[in-house]
Amino acid sequence: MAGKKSEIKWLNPREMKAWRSYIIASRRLLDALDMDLEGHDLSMADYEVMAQLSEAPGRRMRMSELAELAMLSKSRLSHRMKVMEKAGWIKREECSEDRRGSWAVMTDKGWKAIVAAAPDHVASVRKRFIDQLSNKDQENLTAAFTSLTEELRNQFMEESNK
Amino acid sequence: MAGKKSEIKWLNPREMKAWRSYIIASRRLLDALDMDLEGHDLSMADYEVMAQLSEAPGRRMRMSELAELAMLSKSRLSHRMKVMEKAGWIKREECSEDRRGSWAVMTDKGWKAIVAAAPDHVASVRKRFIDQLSNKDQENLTAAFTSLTEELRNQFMEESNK
DNA sequence: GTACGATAGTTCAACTTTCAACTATTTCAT
DNA sequence: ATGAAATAGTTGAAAGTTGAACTATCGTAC
Repeated sequence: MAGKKSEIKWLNPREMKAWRSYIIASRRLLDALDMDLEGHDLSMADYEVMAQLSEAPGRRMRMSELAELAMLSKSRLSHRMKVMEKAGWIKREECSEDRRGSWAVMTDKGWKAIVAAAPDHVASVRKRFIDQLSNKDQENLTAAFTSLTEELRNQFMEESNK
Repeated sequence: MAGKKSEIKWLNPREMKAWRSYIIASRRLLDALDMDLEGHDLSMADYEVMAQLSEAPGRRMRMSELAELAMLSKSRLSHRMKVMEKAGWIKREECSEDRRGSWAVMTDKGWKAIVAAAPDHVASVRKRFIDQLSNKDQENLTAAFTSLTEELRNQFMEESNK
């Protein structure tokens, strides 16, 4: 990230428009999606956690794996899980194979909560996002953002090796 | 958002890929951009606020307008401004035209902070985002996300009128 | 088998964000 | 003019997030 001032390549108008439109739409979109979940006692972040957990075999998953999939830090997941455990949506169980670890296990109540929220959330994603994009848009977007994620991964590999 | 279960249109694979790739890339991208700002005492959110303020005439802006542009709630902006004021980057001045209001005014020190951070931030946006997209990608993305934002605005107009 | 570093997960304190309540002022209808 | 409603902005408490420090266990090399 270091470099002489003379080397700075500022964004040209095309680039600036791409960046601004992305940032603005994303902020508004995520706000809207979060608002749409009001009335379900679930934030977007908690929804993601529950959704991931609901798809795991036995609706149970190791904490680290869940953190990985939901893209949360261990610390953050741990805090959220404490809240969700208090709400009765999940419980934690000891892990016999690796006694450092623990399982996050979705309860029946948790399953009901996510099943109740899912239709509204999907409808919301559809209305606010998917239905605004043509099939071609969706394909372009998938290609661009998939390679973006891959490239970010590569960049972090390099940066940690230096 | 209400509706009978039978009406739910789940996401098909193309739609699901678009949504997932977008969410994942966005999360990773914003994390990376925030990390790249470490060492500048500025989060992305604070950067946005300072950048907006720096572009206003006289580097001064009414709090509400700034909140609007930076897409923050009044409360959140107010709290951040208290921090930034303590850091000496901005000061607040009374507003004579409307005595309820107040001006956020960027100080010299604030200007120096943003000028110091800008090259790194732009380089970061370029490296993590812009340079990964072809010109065509950028144009597609701008078109799609611009209309997305517009549509979100429309939706909220409708929803508040009902 | 022992001691080393790595990994799983939690906790604490500091910081940030949210939400509702609040003050002060302005706007508008009468 | 006058009072009701709207607007600008701040505040305080509760909730959420971060990052580092911590405990406990595991894997491995000697």
